[in-house]
Amino acid sequence: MKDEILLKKSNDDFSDRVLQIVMQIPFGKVTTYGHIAYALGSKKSSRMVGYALNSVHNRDEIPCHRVINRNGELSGKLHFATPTLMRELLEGEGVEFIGEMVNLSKHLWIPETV
DNA sequence: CGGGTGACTTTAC
DNA sequence: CGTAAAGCCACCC
Repeated sequence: MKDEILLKKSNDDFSDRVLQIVMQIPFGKVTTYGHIAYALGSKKSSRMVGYALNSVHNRDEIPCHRVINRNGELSGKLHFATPTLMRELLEGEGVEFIGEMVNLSKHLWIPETV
């Protein structure tokens, strides 16, 4: 199971690496596109992170709602089934919101550089 | 091979 | 708080 994830071809594309990091986000935590990109070695490729999530098919395995932009805003909410689903999922995990943004000070999770 | 696009970020005005 | 521009890189046509 998890071994398969770690054993994935070392030649993974950027997208695959993004997905693997998103999968590692702990319950009730969130991270930003920038941090994921940084963990991959290129902070400037933050756009690719969002692009990768859009390309992912197995959403059930990827908690996309835990990936937000630098402001803590749910930039990708419009890509969910409903514009409110993303926030509902996060609140359901105990994530605190400040207006339209997530309280990053409390729930920001930084991925480990693999 | 080139151009358009995008779930981003930063700086600038 | 608003728009604009540049930078970055994968994917699609």
